[in-house]
Amino acid sequence: MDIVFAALSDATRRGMLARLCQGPASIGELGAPYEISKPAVSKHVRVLERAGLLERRRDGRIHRCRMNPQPMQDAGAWIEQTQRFWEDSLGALARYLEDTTPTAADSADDRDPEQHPPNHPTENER
Amino acid sequence: MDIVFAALSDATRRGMLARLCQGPASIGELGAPYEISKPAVSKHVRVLERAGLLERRRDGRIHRCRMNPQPMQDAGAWIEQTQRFWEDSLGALARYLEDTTPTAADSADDRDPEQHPPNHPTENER
DNA sequence: CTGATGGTTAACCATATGGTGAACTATAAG
DNA sequence: CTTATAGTTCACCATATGGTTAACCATCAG
Repeated sequence: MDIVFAALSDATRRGMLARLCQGPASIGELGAPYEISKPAVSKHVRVLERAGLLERRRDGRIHRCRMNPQPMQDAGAWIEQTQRFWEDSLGALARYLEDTTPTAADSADDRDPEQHPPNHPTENER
Repeated sequence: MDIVFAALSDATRRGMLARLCQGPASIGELGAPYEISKPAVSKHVRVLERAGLLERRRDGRIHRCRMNPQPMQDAGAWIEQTQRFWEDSLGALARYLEDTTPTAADSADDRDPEQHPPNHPTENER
């Protein structure tokens, strides 16, 4: 999971993924839009590959790459889950209290001594 | 955008965000579940803050932090958009051809010389 | 065989990251 | 005033990242 988000944290790599959405491409094609050296392209591709976002298939001397959306889906799922959890939980209530009375959180907790960890993501390490 | 994904690329930070989903917390509370030093916690919080995912409000000597889901939503939007784009585009077709005939991509392009960049994400730098 | 092309590897550089311990600031409590 | 608590800043370390150039491997074309 870490490596997926890390791979997505670079604009060049995100651009390469966007390119791969349109169909498979060679390493050269992937790097063409960017004014960086070939080793740099090679490194970016390997980062994507190690994150499982890109799959490589040597065909003669060219490496044909295609996208594997699965890890990105996982990352997206984490985000969605987290956001959903933020919205409900004691969400609107807690935020209302917190925005209104300064010490609301503590006084509110008096009514519910439970640490309320109902079903939060809490590190879905896979 | 880079910094948001980078901030999400660390399990500790993701855990802190999950914690923040349950309501605001102090720096100490955020770092409590992890066996790391206080400066380390401080750094993680600052990373989240610079990514816009966390907002800080000094209240006496404690820093009360709350989550701001906006940047995460943007990141999620990029992922969803990319995935949606992967699914349609010349998606299923291209993948079918690519999985069947080795040189399918080139021969298929004969019918559509356009570089077909219809509406892909292509770096939604903001 | 020779050469051009597609990629990788190796060595290197600058900067960032995640961590530490020690010292410091500032507020709260005695 | 004194002490404890919450956090930060500082100096440092190890490792990773993004980039370079130069040299190399492998394949396709003459």
